[in-house]
Amino acid sequence: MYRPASIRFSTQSRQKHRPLRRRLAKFAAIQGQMAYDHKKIEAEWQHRWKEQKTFRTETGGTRPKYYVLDMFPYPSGAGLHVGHPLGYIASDIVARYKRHCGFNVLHPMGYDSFGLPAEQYAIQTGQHPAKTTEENAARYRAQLDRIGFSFDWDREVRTSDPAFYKWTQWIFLQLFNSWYDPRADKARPVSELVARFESQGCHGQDASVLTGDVEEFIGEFSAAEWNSFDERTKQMVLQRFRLAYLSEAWVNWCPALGTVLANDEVKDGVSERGGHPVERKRMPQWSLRITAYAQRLLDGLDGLDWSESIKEAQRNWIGRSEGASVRFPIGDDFIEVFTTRPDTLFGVSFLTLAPEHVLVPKFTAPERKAEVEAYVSTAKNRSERERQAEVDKVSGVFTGSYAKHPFTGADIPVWVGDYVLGGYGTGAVMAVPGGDQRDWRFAKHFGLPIIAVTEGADVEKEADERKDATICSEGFLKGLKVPQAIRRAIEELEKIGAGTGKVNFRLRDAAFGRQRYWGEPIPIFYKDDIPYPLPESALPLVLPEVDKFLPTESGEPPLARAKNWTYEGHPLETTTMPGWAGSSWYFLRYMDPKNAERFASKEAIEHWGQVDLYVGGSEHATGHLLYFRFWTKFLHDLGLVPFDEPAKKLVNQGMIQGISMMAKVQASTKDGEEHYLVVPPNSTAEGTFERNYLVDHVVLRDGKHWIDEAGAGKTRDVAAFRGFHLSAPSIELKPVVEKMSKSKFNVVNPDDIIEKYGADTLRLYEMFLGPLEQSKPWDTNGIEGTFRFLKKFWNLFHVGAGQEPSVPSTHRVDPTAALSEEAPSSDELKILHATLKKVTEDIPKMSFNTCVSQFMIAVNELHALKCNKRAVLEPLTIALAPFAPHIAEELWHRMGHAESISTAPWPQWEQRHLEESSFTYPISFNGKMRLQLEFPLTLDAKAMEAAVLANPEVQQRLEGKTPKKVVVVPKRIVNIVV
RNA sequence: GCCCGGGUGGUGGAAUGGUAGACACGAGGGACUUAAAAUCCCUUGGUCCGCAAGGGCCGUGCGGGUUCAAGUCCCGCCCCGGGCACCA
Repeated sequence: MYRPASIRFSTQSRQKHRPLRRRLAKFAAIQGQMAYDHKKIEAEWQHRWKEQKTFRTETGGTRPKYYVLDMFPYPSGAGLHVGHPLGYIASDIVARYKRHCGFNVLHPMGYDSFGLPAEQYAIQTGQHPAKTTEENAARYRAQLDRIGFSFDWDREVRTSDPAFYKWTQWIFLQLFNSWYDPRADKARPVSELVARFESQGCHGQDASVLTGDVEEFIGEFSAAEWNSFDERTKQMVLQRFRLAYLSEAWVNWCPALGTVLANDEVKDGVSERGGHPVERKRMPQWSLRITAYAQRLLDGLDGLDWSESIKEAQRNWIGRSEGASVRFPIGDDFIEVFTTRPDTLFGVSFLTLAPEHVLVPKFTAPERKAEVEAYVSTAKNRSERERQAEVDKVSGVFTGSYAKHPFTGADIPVWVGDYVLGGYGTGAVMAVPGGDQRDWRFAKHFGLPIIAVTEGADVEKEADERKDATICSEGFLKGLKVPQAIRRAIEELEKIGAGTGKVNFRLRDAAFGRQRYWGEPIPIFYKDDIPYPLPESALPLVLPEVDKFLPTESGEPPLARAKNWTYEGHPLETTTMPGWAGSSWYFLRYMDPKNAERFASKEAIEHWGQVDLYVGGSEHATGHLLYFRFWTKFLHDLGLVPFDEPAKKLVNQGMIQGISMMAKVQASTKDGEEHYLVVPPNSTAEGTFERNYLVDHVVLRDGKHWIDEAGAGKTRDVAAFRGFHLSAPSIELKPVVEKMSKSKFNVVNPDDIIEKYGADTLRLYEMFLGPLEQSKPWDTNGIEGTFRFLKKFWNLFHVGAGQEPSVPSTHRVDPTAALSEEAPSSDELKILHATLKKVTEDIPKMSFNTCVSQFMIAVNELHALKCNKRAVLEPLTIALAPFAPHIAEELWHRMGHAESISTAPWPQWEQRHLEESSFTYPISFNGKMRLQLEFPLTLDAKAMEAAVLANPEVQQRLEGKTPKKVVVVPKRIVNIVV
């Protein structure tokens, strides 16, 4: 299977430099067959794994299952950089390790292939997003293949594939056809709700699940009334219960772009792209009632083996707070507020409504109408982000109306202020300036009364928000501690019917419609403007062809351009699902990816169960991971999956950052054109700013980074530098660690690394870089170490023992793999078993950097012992296989095995090889280590203390003094206190 | 402001309360070589004393504390990264 050297070097002939080739050829001739040729080995094994479907997984069998999942990537046009595979390498190590341990491992990969960039590209070029997606996925696949992952590609899924999104649409229909029953605390079919309405009507008991910022309970009705409702009314009532429902939601509408923008696409009230004005507008929107699951999403976190920071982020996002809802009567109506501090009710000096509160117009006194309307319209058009950013600017307006205090009956002025958010709670607050700093600022600004609510508060200076204070405001709560006062206040509110205890969540329902083309069509049609679900038989509802990927002239989504976008003559929904739809359930599809009858068979779901290990970036902390859990809980409620959390263990890999080369430039205008002058990096002159430089052509001189002429010349093509003036023959650059990104010119492509060092080296190096969870900058320089390690490991098999280690190993010619069948020495066994122990213990901890360093120690030591014994190297090769699979597979083969190394059982470490008869004790004086003494482990503490004190060097250090105390910790340390 | 991480040599990092700096990069020195590459060996936290062997002192962001013993535990700060935020 090995080609002669001369032919082998034909692979090198692509290299341009002939002299180099000649030199390499000579080198290869010396090395014969024994050199570590990563290119050949990796290409060969990747080919064989593919041919023989080594990593194909069958559902079922008697082996225990293990499901290792990576967050699948969006296939962007930029391809992979070295940061992307970090998590995949880690999960691949675990997958391979678990296979060695006898598990049936599911380790799939696919693409989250619906998304904005492909659509944006389509708008600009007319290229169909399906085509770009296809090309990008092919490129990703080629890059991933070169790293040697053990994915079962037969199970690949793509969210944009109709065979996949058929089931995304199917799940949407289940959501549409379900409501949340608060008594059973789970989702149930809407048909059951209808049956109940038909027999008992509705008496408000289900109202607690109604959510959304415009949702209001429709009111009570009897069975007879329900039966007399017309179809439209019935459907409208049911809308309020469905888990997928059509409502109106505030969106960032950009008329110039004719599209809805995400919050982060809006900067300072204008679109980030193009700078067009953006207005907040109410539009019909499909939403998912995730809020019905708020409590379960919160409770479920406790049992998960996820990082504390992610769990905490989800808890904050869900934002549960306990308090009371209080009604303040006003005229024939009332204003409902939510408060966590009903104990401060006697400190209320005004109410504040959010500008978008529906009752603002009603409660505005005629003489104040103009002023209030003006305020509302400006406040409303400020983005939420803006309103939240400017904490110092207090603004508001008095409505001219007064509400009644529920306990005292006092007149409470009603104000409008944009510090109150429309989307949280009821969109209204009872303002207690003595107990809430925001209310206090508002009161100070407008000269409203500030009542002290707690003892010891200095309300002239600030509000007192302590939760262990004693209430001092006049009324029945006076003298009570805050917690008791809260309970008492709620009791009293409930007694007089002015309020109730209430739990409020920050979590809002999830907007589920996008005015976009490249997403799953929502399987809904409209009859008389009432939304109806498509029958299952009509799925998949395939994305139609359109002439342009832009919204229509009248502002409808791109799907409105499609011809015959109807179902049985009725218009179909024209918005599409958001990016997170497919990723909310894709883990189930991997279990049974080809199933045409069901999203995945019952057997497959039962066999594979929850994801045992989920690896991905922490940027999905509150988005994807929340929806992922929500959909799983929903499918569980319908009895479709037996578990209600998707992933038991979650690990977030850190970001691999790039080192950017920053230059300081100064803009100037010459002949009406912008010019850039490169200035010293510490310059603070006006008009200076920083720009990234190409990392190529950077030279280190005098401890500083410089770019040479060639590099500077190349950079001239970058728009920002066009026509700049060089202030020196070369430019000084400042290295900065930041996110790896094409636009920062700091991307490192794994293909280049693999070309030079091989996939095994890349894999080892990415793991060696540091703890998986930590973010760290990529520095290709360090890679030599892992490359050398692999060569050294390889050489253990190929240079016989008995030769002088000082002879460079590449110069020793030994054409056959020289493995000794001799029994290993106890030293050799100790190295082997110490390594097996460390690796076996550290893989489950996901501590891969320490595994790699242990391998290095083992190889260094075995090298020093000139060990080439099969009994040592064979188990070591298996242990290394998850990390560096190609070289391990190759050596395994050379050792005479026909089966893939991935089928080899994991070698067990044995304590007996690690036992020591003695221990070298550090002897410290007052905690400072001074000398070392070796003692047999059988020696007891007392005898050891005597032996230590008898030692001449210890005696000398004691200078005749008697130690106060001697601490002897067996197998650890001896400490002499003087 | 709140929540979660983190701060250790020139660099990435290691260390169940028990010898701080494993392992690796880089740097310096040496071997091999016509030469280079590759490989191998040695040194490498700072500082001071010594011709040397060797030894002293300082040292894990800062200040306290607990302990025979603290990078590790406790209290109070500072800084960096990430997330959330007029959340009532």
